[in-house]
Amino acid sequence: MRVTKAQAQANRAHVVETASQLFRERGYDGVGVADLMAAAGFTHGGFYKQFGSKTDLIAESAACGIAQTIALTGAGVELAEFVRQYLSREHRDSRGTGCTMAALGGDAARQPDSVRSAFATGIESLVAALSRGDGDVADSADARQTRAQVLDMISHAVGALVMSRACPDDSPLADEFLTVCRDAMLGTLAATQVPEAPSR
Amino acid sequence: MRVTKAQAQANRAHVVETASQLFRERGYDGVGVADLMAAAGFTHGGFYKQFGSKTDLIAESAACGIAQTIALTGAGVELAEFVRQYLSREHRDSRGTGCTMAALGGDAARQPDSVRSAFATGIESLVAALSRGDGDVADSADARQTRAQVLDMISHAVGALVMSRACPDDSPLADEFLTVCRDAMLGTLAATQVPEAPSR
DNA sequence: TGTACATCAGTGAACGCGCGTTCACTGATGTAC
DNA sequence: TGTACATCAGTGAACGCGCGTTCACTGATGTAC
Repeated sequence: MRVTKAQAQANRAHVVETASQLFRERGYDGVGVADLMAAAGFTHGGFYKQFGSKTDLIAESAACGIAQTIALTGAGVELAEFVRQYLSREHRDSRGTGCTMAALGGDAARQPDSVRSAFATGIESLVAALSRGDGDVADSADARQTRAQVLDMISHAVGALVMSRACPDDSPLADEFLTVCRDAMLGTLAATQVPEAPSR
Repeated sequence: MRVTKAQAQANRAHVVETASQLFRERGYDGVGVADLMAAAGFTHGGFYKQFGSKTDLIAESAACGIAQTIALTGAGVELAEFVRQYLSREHRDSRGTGCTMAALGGDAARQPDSVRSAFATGIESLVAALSRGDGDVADSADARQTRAQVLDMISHAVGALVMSRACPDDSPLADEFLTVCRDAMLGTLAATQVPEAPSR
């Protein structure tokens, strides 16, 4: 049953991607090792040939999931468009392929430091991606302000998605969280990003 | 072993309060029925004399937890002070007694509608509590704007706490989420609430 | 008010089940000659 | 290049354990007379 080194590496990557999606859909405690390996097309026994523990995989899958979100912002989408997509019903209703921080941030808080470190690293990468072009002058007041704005925006957007998903399907309140936060964030963006607009 | 009706009712309430705290600390999947009953001072067998299922208790404990947060705002604390307390390190580091929405919002998204309905009802009560005095004129444009501002503020604050807790203990990034969002929210409050300030 | 009996809150053993992890095994891949 | 053997990715049974839930039982409370 042995398999090419390249194939084994591809299989491993496939397990991480499958895990990243299933965890977002059902939470870390909602997906067993056997479930996961079956979904990836393997039997569960081989899991420990590739990963030291379920916790190790959780950390890797978090990095993988946040990297996917970053890839979406890398195509040169402007911030306003990112906000509109992030706070859409489509994003809220597709947990498995959506933002890892919104789907698993609450779960991550109960995981060991190895997992939370993976989150922190992923978040820093996302901040860098969302700041590109805005604060090229390192260590300047502008750079610090851009970083603050991006961290604030991420929190705001993640909170809106979490609150919307905590409400019953099709409830008006669930949609309200999305529209209210979208309008507020677009307003803030318009006020601070357009050069001619009054800064406060 | 039978017990007074009043005592039984008090015991039941004690189980709900204990559950509300333990769930916030460890998540819904992280607390078993036996764990919980032992923590409340009982054996697990009696659980089903008081609750139809673990899911039923989850719904009740969510309502209980959100009611606790509302009680904190009922003492006439102004919004700015509420924001400062909500986004403090103390609040972030005491999950068991802190905000239920921030601790369990992500978990709630994977629970049945009965639980999510309890969240929605609790949220509506919190909105009413945070809006008191501001929008007494029902159905007016002011009332709608106040409601939007409160929903936006809740999302923003919950997101900041979720992100901060997803980072490793004592990491600079964890504190940054709190301070950045606190400053942004206080800025928004100052701009919209002071009577003389331009409304947009 | 006092007695006899039904009720039922709480106990603790037991149920089937799925969990994370381990392990002996298989057989194609990779390597040494 | 061809052969002999070691490696190791993947298999599937098994491990101890804790889960949510059920149930026969206990004995003080509540109630009918």
